[in-house]
Amino acid sequence: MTYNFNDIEKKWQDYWAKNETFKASNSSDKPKYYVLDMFPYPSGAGLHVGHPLGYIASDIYARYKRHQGFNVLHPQGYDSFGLPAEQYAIQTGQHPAVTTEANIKTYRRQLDQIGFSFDWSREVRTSNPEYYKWTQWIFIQLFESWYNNDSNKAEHIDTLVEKFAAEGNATVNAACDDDIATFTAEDWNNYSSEQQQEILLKYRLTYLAETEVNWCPELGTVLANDEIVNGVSERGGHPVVRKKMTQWSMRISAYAERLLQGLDTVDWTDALKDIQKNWIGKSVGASVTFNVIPPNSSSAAETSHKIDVFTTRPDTIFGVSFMTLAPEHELVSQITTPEQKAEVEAYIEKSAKRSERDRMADVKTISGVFTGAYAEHPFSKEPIPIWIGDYVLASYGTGAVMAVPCGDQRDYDFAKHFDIPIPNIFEGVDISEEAFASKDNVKITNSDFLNGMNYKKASKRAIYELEQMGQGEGKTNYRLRDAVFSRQRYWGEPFPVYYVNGMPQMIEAEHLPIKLPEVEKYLPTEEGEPPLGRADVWAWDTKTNTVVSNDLCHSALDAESTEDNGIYPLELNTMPGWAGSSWYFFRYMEEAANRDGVFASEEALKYWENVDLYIGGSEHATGHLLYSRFWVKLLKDRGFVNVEEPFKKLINQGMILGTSAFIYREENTNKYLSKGLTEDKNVLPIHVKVQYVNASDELDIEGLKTDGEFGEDFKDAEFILEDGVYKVGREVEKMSKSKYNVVNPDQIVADYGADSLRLYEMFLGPLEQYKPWNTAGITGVHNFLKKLWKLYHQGDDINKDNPDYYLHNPNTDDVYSAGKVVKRGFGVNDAEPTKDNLKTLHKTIKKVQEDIENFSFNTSVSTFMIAVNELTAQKCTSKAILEPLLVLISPYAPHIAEELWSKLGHSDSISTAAFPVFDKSHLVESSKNYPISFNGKMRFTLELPMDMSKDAIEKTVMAHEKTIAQLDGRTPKKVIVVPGKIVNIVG
RNA sequence: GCUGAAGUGGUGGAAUUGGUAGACACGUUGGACUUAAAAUCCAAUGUCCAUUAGGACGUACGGGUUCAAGUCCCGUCUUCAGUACCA
Repeated sequence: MTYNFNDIEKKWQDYWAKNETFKASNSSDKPKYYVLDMFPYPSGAGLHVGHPLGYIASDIYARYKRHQGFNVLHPQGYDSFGLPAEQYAIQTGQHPAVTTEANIKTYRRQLDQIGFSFDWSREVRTSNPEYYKWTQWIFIQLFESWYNNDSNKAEHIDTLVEKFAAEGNATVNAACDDDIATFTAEDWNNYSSEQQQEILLKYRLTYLAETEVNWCPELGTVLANDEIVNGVSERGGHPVVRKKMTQWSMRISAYAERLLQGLDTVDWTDALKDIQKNWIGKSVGASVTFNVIPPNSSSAAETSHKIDVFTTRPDTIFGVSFMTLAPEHELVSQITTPEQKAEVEAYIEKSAKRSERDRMADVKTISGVFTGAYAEHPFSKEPIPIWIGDYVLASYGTGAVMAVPCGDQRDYDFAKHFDIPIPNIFEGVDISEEAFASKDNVKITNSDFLNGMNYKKASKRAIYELEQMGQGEGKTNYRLRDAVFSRQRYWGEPFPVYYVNGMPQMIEAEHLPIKLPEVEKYLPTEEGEPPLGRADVWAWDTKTNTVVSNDLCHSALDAESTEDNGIYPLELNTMPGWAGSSWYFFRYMEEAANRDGVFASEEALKYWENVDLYIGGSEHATGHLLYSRFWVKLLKDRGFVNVEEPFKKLINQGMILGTSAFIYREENTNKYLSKGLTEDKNVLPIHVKVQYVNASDELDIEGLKTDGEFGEDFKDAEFILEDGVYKVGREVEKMSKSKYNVVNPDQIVADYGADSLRLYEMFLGPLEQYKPWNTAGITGVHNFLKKLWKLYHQGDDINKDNPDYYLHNPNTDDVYSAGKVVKRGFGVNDAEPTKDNLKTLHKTIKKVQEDIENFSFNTSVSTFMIAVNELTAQKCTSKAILEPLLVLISPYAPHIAEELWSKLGHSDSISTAAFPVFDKSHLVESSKNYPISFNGKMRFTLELPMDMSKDAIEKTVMAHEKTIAQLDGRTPKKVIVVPGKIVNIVG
């Protein structure tokens, strides 16, 4: 019988769907296991062969866990809000919901044909109102939370209001804006409700703030840093300006320490943890306050200006010889002396023109200006000149540094450049050439009470002294900044927010979802408002709790003369792409039928806890993976979920790269030279579609000339062959449409089957590694599947005496009679397995189990190949061997496994069959083929009994004729015998 | 610059605690079957020398430890990724 993969795969995919084979249950006696993929954004281009890599790996693991007796949750869904759909809508006018729906259909079809064991009944789509209702709900929870640094968790905003009413804000230790004035309980109670709201906004975990953004007036939108190239937009090349906008921000900085600590509790790679650690950027040091000496005075006693700095080296405080402020620092204009004013202003203007990125890129140029002002050293009371310089960033720390040129290279360079003194405070260190930045093995000198101390002691002492004087304290700084949460886009979650007199108000949870309004165009308005500004029905009626027409809005009417009718404008921004993906893993836990009224029920959350295995790309290292952890911690603090971390174990799959193909046009001709003929010639390499190249790098010239898209270009071209063929050049590049190296899984599935695709993607190499795709290699795994099929069909019913023999088709091993397949016997029987059979099976069990648990899927595939090659050579037909072998293979190649499993007489799916148990007794060997080496070089091997003693081995080896020949009369100095391993003769 | 990962045949890659380097595949070459092609099967395939027997070299490069190093240690180079004046 032929291995008819197309029919088999269709049959079992239908079977799984019909029987809901992979539907997970929320009540089970089995232990739970949650395997999750990062859900895809359904793009219009569909899947290429690189996309399913991680899904295949997680599917193998999920299927393996089912064989191991776990209740497995393995869901899938779509991150269906996003920019490409909006871009497409702008171009074509089609509603993003329509194109997204169509794209999802394509994705689903493509995913289905690969045979994934997803529980589709739990599918989520972030753009579905039933889903984003809960994204909006979480936003409200953030708004109604503040972070209490004393309890070290988020609490409901009501607890803060209580504190304010009882004791003001002096005793409150919260993560909040840094411009909050101190007030008493009495003050608080006398504030108007609007004033109170304004203050609370500075404490909430999501808050409105003026944020500087990259605004592109031409595109009417805000751009991310990497969407800007050389100061103009990447798309279209339009100018970009820095602009302040009021936007929602997420106070993720409140969680910096917990996000850092939590990394120790999860099983992620160190590489990924390092990325997050660097991103959070914790540094321990001190904040120091310098008093500015007022002009016409020599002391800072009656100063009104103070400069706070952050330093990681309080031990070097006596090495300070100047201070530098960022040009944007708010004190600059106040302290600059009249003489320096012109120069300072010119400098500020110059640096404002440069983007932050430009400033950071240009590290070499040293620039700065003296302000004319001086600060007083807290200990020595010496005056210290205050400079401004754009090497100091306004956005980090306090935007000001105490410069210690002897201990910091940037300060050193700055001091050298402007001829500022460089006092040396390091004992016995030469600083004539460069700064001494190390903290180790050095003692402080010329530093009053710090003399003779090391870094650790001196830092502690300096902080103590500063605290005594009220001039500083120990402080920990984080690089992690609050995340801007507003987007000036259409295709995202609307905020559940309306504004009364400019103050944001939350819509009550029971009225959610607030659905995206219809707009006639998906562009910003002429006034520069986001696309939702085009909606006509986009105001909130607080009486009926419905979205109503803008015309009814109180502010749209003549607000002076009209009575407030309780109808207010809704927020025009939408949420960013990461909103919906920051909590979707909880939504899967609840069965679709029970999702009304909860984002996931308590029972479901308790049962599934968090994701046991998460597989996805490393590009989400600092985005999605950080934001999800943040939201989970918030939900935990507020009592909505039970876990502190969303993803216990995480693996980043590598990218599959394309193997591009090139033809070479000789310059100024229409001649294309085969690769081997291009040397010393002036040729232009041109990408060609990889489907016109075969496994031997030969070009299908006819195919190329008749290509629907580019055939015309090559119609009259002359192809210069070598050895009768045209050889293309090859190069590994990222898989991309523009490089014509994209391989579509649909084609692979049609030609070789899903099982071949699955095996091949795994066979390519280690999961986490980047590796090139080359379709040519797939015949290797495809042949393996054919051999596997044959192993189960080596019945002996074909014999040459049979009159039908000559109807035997050797291609397929089928036997025909009257044009019909009679049979190629399904050859599995009850034969007693041989020792060799058992050995092959059990070494395969051992290896495959180890491989799956180590996520080393590529080596499993080799192991299967070896097993099938061996069993075929052994002519194994024993059910006792071939049945468990199918279970081993079924996570990797589920369709063929199901088919053969049913042929073995099973009526159930193989998917929950018990994983075979490894029995090491079958691997015990009686003899070992010892490598015999001389001075570490293997010369020959010798079969010796396993239980032979060390001495006996040595004797036997030394007496061997080949040993004598090798030694050629020499007497060995030493003979190393490691029983069971090796013999090494030295000398 | 800093941090992390990786350098093994023509190609993808294997070698789990130091113990036969190159498993398993692709490709290539030769052969069988076939009118022929495809498919299938068999054999060879790290490089170099040698008819053979066999030998020399070989895991980015240079050292070292060890009876024995792809694997451990020191230094150098290259590639990729993240991050970047972080005080």
